[in-house]
Amino acid sequence: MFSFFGEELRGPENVSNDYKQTMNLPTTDFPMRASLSTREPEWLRFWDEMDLYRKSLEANEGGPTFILHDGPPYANGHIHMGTAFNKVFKDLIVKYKTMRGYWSPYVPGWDCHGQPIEHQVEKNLGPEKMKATTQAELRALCREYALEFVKIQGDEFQRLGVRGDFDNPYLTLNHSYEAGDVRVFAELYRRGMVYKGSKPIHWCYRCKTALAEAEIEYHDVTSPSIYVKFNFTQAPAPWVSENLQTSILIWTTTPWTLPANVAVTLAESAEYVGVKVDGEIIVMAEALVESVAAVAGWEAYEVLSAKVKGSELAGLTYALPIHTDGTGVIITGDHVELTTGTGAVHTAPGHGEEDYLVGVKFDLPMPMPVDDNGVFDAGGGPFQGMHVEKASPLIIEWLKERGSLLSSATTSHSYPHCWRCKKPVIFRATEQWFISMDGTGLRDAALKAIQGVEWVPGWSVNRINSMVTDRPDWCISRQRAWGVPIPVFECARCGETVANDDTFAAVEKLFAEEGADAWFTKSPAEYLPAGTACPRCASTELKPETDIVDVWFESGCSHTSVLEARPELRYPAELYLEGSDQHRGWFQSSLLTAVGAYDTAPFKAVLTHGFIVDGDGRKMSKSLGNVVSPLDVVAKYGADIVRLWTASSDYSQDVSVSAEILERTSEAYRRIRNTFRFLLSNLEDFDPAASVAWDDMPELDRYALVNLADLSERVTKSYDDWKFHQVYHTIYGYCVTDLSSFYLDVLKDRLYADAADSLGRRSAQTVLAEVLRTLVRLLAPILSFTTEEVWQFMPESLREGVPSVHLAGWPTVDITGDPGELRAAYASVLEARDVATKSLEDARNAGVIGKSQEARVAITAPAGVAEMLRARGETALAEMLIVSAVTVLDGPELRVEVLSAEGTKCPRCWNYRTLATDAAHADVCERCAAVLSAQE
RNA sequence: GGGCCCGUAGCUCAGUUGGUUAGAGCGCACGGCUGAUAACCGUGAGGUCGAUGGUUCGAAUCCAUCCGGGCCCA
Repeated sequence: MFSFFGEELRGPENVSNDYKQTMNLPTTDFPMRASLSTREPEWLRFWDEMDLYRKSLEANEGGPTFILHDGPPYANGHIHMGTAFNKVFKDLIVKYKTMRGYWSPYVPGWDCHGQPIEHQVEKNLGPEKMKATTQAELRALCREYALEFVKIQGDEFQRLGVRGDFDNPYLTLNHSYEAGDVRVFAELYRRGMVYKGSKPIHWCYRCKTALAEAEIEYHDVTSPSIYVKFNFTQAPAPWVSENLQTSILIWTTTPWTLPANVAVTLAESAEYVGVKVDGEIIVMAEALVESVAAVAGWEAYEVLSAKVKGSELAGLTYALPIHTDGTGVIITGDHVELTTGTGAVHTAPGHGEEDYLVGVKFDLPMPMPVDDNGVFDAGGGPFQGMHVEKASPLIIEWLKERGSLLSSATTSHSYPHCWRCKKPVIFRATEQWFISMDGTGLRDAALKAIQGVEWVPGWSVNRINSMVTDRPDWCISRQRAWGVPIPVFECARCGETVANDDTFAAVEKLFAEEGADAWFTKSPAEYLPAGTACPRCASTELKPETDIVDVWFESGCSHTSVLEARPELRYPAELYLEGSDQHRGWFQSSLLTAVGAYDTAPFKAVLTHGFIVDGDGRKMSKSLGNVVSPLDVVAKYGADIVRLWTASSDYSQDVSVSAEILERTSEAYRRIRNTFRFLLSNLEDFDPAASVAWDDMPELDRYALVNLADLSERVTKSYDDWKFHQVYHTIYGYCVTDLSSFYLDVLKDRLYADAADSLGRRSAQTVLAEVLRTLVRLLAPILSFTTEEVWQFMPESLREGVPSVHLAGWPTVDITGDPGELRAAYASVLEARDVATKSLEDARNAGVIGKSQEARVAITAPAGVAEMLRARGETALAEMLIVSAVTVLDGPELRVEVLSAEGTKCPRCWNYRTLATDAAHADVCERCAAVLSAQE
């Protein structure tokens, strides 16, 4: 004790501080401040050095299997809150399952092919260098680019505490992965699910390339705006009595698509009327008659009284506008608008997405008279050999000459342009590879497989169902460089597709050994079996297909390329876990390829989480300025805060993150951390060998164990039910309510003032040790770093030689006797305590007491409760209320009266007691005197 | 425009098959303690359960419409 200022400055409190040394005050080196951002990397090194991932697997060798198969993020850019949330979510499941004894390897993956990387690489090169770059060189650059971000993201995920085989992840550009793609494709092909068809795509005839949506820029252009009459082959019934030429009127801004017209689409339930003008009848939507009349400049016209719904005109035919010897058909579709035009839409399935879809629905022909250069072929009729741009005005003139042009003007509107040459593109059907949904019953089989999968949350099954039900055939070909080729050949002589078991086997072998790059550098003769020939014309001159597969097809094959291929994994996986957008993406592509190839779903359960939004529920975007980066959160608060936030959120809907939410999360973290610190600081001198048996414990301690057992059970159930926010709330509430404000607060007197090795103190420590070893395990999947830190600060005997909390297994709490009795008894105690704290607060505000020890209380309670309370003993009750004394009285309702404590404040334990019962230690209370005597 | 989903205190979450004055913790305000101290304990104030209409003796809970938001399509 330091007495620099001399004896006279010592007040009574200071004198009493001499007793401090005789007490068992908490002590620990476990820091109150977490400093997570600097300390977490040290734990990462610690785990790395002990090879925790291997160890966690070895520990469960031969145990039940739980495979969480990672969905591959795109290897582009840094991680964001969504990917961080997803990976942490997966990590805490894998860690939980591992602690429960499951064989649960985690192999992270990356989606490495695809247009965004190719596009970025191309942009980096610039147009000049790009021209001088071969496809093989471009692919090498793309690979380099992807691998760079695999490394970056891998480091970032690991910084979040995500544990897995990051030294050996799966990459869709790995040779073995690409070989798996071929296996799946080959099986689908054998089963007749793959076919070649046509589909319109954005096409730039200057760059001679297909363009993805992301490569399209929209600019305003001035286009022709023409109204054209298509003559019915026979006047429709409502107007037949007029005995006049009758036509349907369409409006278009792309006259050059008229040679490909095959149908006119009407709105099913809209009203259509015939307008009698200049001796003929023109049919259009009633709602648009006035605007058409204005455009056409009609001065006198008559709207005939007959009115029909679009659906009633369906099936009628008309003479095609250009190829007048053929006929088109009237159909209905829900994309028809009644705000512009005529309510009758010129439909050319080869020239537009909607036209294509409606064409597929009605099984319309899909003529494509425009070639790669944008020039009409024979299908262009009178315009053969003409470029579409040049043809437009001529087509208008041609229609005018034939009297079918009602009006011609120009209009300005938004139109797609090529990102490279900045010129307008055209929509044009080209040959594509498809997977048929219905040809071999894939759709039905997939829908059936969906029923056998557990979808969490429940609505998720509706979503996947409706998407699989409604989706069109899967177009799997892309006209790009960076990807895996469609592994078939074309006969150079007759154009026949050449693909059979032998060619597939050869290609699979080629990819496995040299990767898909070899497709572009080798000639088929070098790897196909000798004598491979076209089945139709027997030519042996074969060309490899130039299209590559949709990246969704690739990642969808991971069940084969990863689950089947890697020895530590297996098909099907127990769980796929991704954001809700993957119902359209990976969940579906995985399901379709697996059902298509193997007739089964590749997963037993699918967990979906919502998207990350800001505090107001809005999506994060640069323009809104509400983007939160996980890297910033890690730097400011630490990865454990990201993890705690992840666990605390209800993922079944969108998940919010904001400065306030993170601040709250961080406060909750501090509370949990301090609870650990208190537990540790009171267990420094504890050895489990000195544990007190259940029967020898004070009742309160037994109740605390029951309470802990209940907690453990509830938390375990929440983990098993995938309710992680319940895990968080349950544990947090336990720390705050059950421990901090009740049990630990009550225990302080026993822990600090009783003799160090007394039964009361050892009993308390026995419980605290149990609480600590349970709590640290229950939280380990979530607070991976902090629980490890706690683990390393625990007395060695409590660690039982286990080097990491993550290898410590899942806790169980053993209870003797009937926990129901204790629960009921302590419900009454806590009820009385609630009332008492209110009365004590009143007394405090009235200046009667300061701390609660200065009071004694009289509890009046109805018979049942009073009896329950008395059975605990009034001394025990006083301890539990932290007051000097308790009297229990009978009365009609529960109330608590507060009186000043009797006796004098013991300078050692600060309780109000009768002092001087022991002459040897006359200034302290009886208990303290006994403790002091024993210390001598 | 269509499909699926969400909207309970400033924040994160509870609210059992519709049933008495809608709960918890945090935050906030105020107070206590100074032997968990950049801690700890207590008390209190905060909600027309997104809005409106309906079903019902009774609705946060069921139905309809609308508003706001998210994902996926168009």
